[in-house]
Amino acid sequence: MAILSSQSKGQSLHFESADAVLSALRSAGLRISTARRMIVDFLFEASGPMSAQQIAIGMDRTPLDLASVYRNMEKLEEVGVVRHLHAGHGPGRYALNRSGVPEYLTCDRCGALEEIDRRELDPVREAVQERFGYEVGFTHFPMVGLCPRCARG
Amino acid sequence: MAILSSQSKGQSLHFESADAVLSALRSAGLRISTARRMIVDFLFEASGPMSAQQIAIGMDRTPLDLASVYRNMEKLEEVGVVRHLHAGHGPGRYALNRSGVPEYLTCDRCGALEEIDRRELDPVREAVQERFGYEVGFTHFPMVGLCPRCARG
DNA sequence: TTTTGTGCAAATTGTTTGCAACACG
DNA sequence: CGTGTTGCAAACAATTTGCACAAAA
Repeated sequence: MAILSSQSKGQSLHFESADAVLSALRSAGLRISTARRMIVDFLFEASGPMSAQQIAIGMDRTPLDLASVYRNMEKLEEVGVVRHLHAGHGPGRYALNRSGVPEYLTCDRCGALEEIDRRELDPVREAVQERFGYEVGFTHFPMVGLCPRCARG
Repeated sequence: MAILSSQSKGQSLHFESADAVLSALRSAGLRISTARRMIVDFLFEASGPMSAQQIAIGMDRTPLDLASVYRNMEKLEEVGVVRHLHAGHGPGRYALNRSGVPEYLTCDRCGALEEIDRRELDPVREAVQERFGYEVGFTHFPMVGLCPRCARG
């Protein structure tokens, strides 16, 4: 169970290219399979966090087996290259772990996922901490609500 | 294991007795089956929101079938008697719908669920609304984090 | 007796695991 | 070549659905 404050193993990860990620994997002792390479490429070009399903069918040739996707995500996450989150209903979504720890807001109706600079939510985090003693974060479980557009329609 | 660390005694209940709930069901056109009666009784005595599994095995005699639990919850929710929430990982949890709309904080490690007066989180809601335009709430998807105890140990 | 509700089995979705074949290093 | 990886099938957990039978009203 991934805990919010446990990004301990992440050295400051700032990957500018798929190759940079791959060499990070190599030096972490993981092999560079073609599946792995394609996953990293895909995540690099992805518009945001992606479900295992989306990753599986996002490959160039034949879809990757879902089991392989999940196993790869687990490995990549252990190594600190990938991160996942649960945005409301629906499947988990995986993303490359770029510099900084983004937090999110998500829309329960349309599934929109808005990335937010961690500092923007510091006041919220601190207010909750002081008032209730809970250490909350919005990286692994974003706040859920209605996005501006859905709030009207 | 889920601990409700907040009391709700001062708050007026929408329903003050199982009988009140049952007559509400009756006037909504639902029949009062023994299963339904037992579910309502169980939820009335429950310490907090309960999973379908917990409800199923919480019956006096033989456990209720899970399908029946889910179908009942759906009906009861349609009628406004029940509400459910998703607290981090794990199954949904169902509770009687009392007056006022409680919000929650939940611990990702121990599963604790802390009920919070809606007003306490108004500042958070408003800050997010003003800054991002999102209308967030913590009733259906509580904020997730570490409770004070888990934050240390 | 009409209609709703129930148990049981099976389907669905998201995710994990066992295992033999395969391929990176 | 040896071990990490893969695909496939099966197992799981949470939830939903189809159906014949039981039971409220």
